[in-house]
Amino acid sequence: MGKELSKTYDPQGMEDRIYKKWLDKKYFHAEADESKTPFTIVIPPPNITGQLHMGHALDNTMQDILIRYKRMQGYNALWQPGTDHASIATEVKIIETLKKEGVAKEDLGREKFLERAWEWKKEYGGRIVEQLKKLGSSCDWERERFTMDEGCNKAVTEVFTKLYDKGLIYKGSRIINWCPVCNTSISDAEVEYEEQAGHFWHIKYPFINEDGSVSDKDFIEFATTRPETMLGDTAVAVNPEDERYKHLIGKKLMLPIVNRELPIIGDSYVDMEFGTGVVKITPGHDPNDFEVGVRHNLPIINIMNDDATINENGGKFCKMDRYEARDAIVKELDSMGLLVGIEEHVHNVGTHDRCKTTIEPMVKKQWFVKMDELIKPAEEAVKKGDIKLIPKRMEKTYYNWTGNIRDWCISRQLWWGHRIPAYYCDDCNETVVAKEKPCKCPKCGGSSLTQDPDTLDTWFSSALWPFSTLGWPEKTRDLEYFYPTDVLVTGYDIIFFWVIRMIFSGYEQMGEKPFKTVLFHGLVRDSQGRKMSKSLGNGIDPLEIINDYGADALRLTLITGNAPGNDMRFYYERLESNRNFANKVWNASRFIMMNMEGKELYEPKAGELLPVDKWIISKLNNVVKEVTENLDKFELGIAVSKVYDFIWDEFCDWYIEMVKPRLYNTDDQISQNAALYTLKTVLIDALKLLHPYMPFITEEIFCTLQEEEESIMISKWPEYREDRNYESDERMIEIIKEAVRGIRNVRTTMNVPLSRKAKVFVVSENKDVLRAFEEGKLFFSSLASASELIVKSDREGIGEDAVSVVIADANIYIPFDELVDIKQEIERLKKEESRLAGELKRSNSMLNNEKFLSKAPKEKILEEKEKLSKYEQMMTQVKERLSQLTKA
RNA sequence: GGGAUCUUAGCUCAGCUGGGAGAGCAUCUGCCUUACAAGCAGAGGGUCAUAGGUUCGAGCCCUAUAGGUCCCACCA
Repeated sequence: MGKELSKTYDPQGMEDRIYKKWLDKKYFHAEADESKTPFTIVIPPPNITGQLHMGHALDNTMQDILIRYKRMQGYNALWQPGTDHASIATEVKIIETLKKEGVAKEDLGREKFLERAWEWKKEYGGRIVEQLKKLGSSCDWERERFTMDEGCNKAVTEVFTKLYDKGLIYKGSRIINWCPVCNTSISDAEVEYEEQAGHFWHIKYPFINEDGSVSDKDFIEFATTRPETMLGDTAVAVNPEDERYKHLIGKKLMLPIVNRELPIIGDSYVDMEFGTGVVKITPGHDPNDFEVGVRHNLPIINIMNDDATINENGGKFCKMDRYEARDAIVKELDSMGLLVGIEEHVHNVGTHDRCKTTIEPMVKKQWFVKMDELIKPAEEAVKKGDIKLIPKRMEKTYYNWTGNIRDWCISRQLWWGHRIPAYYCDDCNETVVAKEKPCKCPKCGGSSLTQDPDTLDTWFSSALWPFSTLGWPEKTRDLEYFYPTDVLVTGYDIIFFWVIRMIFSGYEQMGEKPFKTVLFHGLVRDSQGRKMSKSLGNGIDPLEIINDYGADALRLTLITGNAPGNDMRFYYERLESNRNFANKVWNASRFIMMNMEGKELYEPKAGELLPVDKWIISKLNNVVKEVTENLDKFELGIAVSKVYDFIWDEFCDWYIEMVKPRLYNTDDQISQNAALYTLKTVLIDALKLLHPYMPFITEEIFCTLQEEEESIMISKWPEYREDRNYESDERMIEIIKEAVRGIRNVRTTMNVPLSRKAKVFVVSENKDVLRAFEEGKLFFSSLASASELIVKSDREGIGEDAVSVVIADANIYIPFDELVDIKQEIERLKKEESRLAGELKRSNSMLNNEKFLSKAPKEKILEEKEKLSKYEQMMTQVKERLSQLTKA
């Protein structure tokens, strides 16, 4: 044994060294190999603009745990990494940097701008990847991809042209969400509704009389939250069922200021109960009004420029900002006597999720994906259980979207992204969608074609990620072998943006699901439950945490103490306690290695293992079974807490302590070897169980403990073995633990210092129990400060004034000589008596209940009977003891 | 308006298909026992939100109520 562990656990330095070793050894790399079963995870590609935050840390820890677990189980585990170009986020970043130089995007021009963007990507795109490595992520970095690399670009063009040819992508004038700051359209999913205090302006429009004159006494009144849109009004609507108004349908109104004739139309969209039951219709700037307009063939008037100032259709308000125009229009209506009143009103305003600007609905020519057919197999897949969502409740959220899907607006007026492969003939305006720019127009033969300037929604390429990263559209061996992937791990917040779109894209392009299971996690919040955000400044930097506490402690903290899919709060206290756990593992290992120093261990021969050795082996065996089951059910937190408890409670606090006397006794080499061998083998398996969660510390210990081993990450995952089940030994050791606990308890209540040793008598009629204590004699001096343990079948010769501890199968007496306070002892026993009386009452009432006896399962009844007899036995002992004491 | 979810110890949360309430931190009491004070041993602390129901049996299943969080819809 040449190497040893440093005196204290210090993750710093160790982690980088180990990660480098893994990389050098290429342990993360996976190759298609038909002799092995693949297990594949594709990473949710982080944005190249991103910095590692706690959400990433959680997401990637979960993936790494699954990958490492499966790899150890012998699967050909591939964790496919990569990054996302994040079109809008990146474009905004570049514009910001340009702004500092005093340059506008348009001044630079498209080509130069893209050059800058690529430079930016080169410089910062790798940052997050390096940060993921700090976390211990075992991604196959040789396969790192980028959503705008050659292969992904090809996939995007392929999908676009295919969908276009099938009629599933179309270009059309529809009402879309426009961000006046980012100057682009956005999809419905990118709109975030925010409750805002606003106003309800009550306004009236005058009727046009039969003779064509504008009435000065007949008006129709309604309310609006956005009076400026009146500039684009092309009708006023009432509900055709509405008795108050239905006779007015067909009549004409005069739109004030603009002086446009408006028809009164009837449409069931109008809610009779709400407001005055009259709605002004602005098809150009309201999605609902747009629908009404389509039904009634109303003209669409766009009153705004792209920056949300009023355009020439707004007459004298032209060039005013939308809010400026609002004030001006209200003022003018008021002066005309058409403003009836103003009311406070709280309403939801759609904002752009990225920049929080209030979006402006506008009618524009954009590209859309037709969703109604595409979504069907995606919905089916989850319904049939072909794709499993964990936790299951996410299915409802999923159906909520699939059931109400609208066509997906995919074109963006941005430069950074996949440019739409559509070309327009400069001569005849024909549209050609093709993978390559055509040489001439197929319609008129003109040779001058211009590509559509728009780019695609960033999620268009991420939707293809599970197969584009494996080589699609080429029919690669990787694709054949690793697809469909096994698990997708992601936050529930992007189920609509990403998960659903990957699913329908997988079925459409591959004819097969992209993954079998989706494992959702929640948000990591601060200790007060708030979202971590830049503006609040409450974000906790994972890299700082890794630096101070180690990646292992961070990983454990993120995985434990919360249910799947729930949000969690980040607490330094928990981080610290997990760091302490790492320290515990470290020191226990150090202790074992110290004792192994200079010894040649051999596998104990039959009969050489003592009951306590078999007990811990048996315990471990069960933990192996349970942890494996939990992991297979994706119960990551439950699994590791079992390992945690096993290592700390059973292994460190009991087994190591119980075994110490044997380690220090050089007279019995056989027993010493058995103990050391057990210590070592149990530790190794425990480390393996822990490795997916705490990869660094387990690797360091594993390799120091056995220099012949190369790495724990390629070692074999422990398996449950029937021959390692020692039930009777387990039972006996549990009795001894109970006795030790009882003695300790009595000692503290009686204030007996550890230094004062005392004799301990064990009296039992059960031969097995007596033998167990006989064999366990050694434990009692170190664990219970016993000077001597005397095992007897009767209580003869034990002083009347001894303190007694009653456990199920034995009576334990401790004669403390002069310090026993009989009164206190009676008190203590009486407390015990009343506790037992309660138990007996409960147990008896159950067993006397005929319905329980007739309906409960047999095992339950048997179990209860055993409990009853145990308590009865203990009660007799306590009563006996009490009567002795009260007599004396 | 629709839906999800939560309410368990002082705090933060576990509690898998119903069968005697758990953890970490905090608190209190002893211990520097030669792996670990980032530790060891012991203790206190809960009508599992409320009210009903199903059941031999409910923290867990059902219904209603109250309060919190979130998502979707968008009534102008």
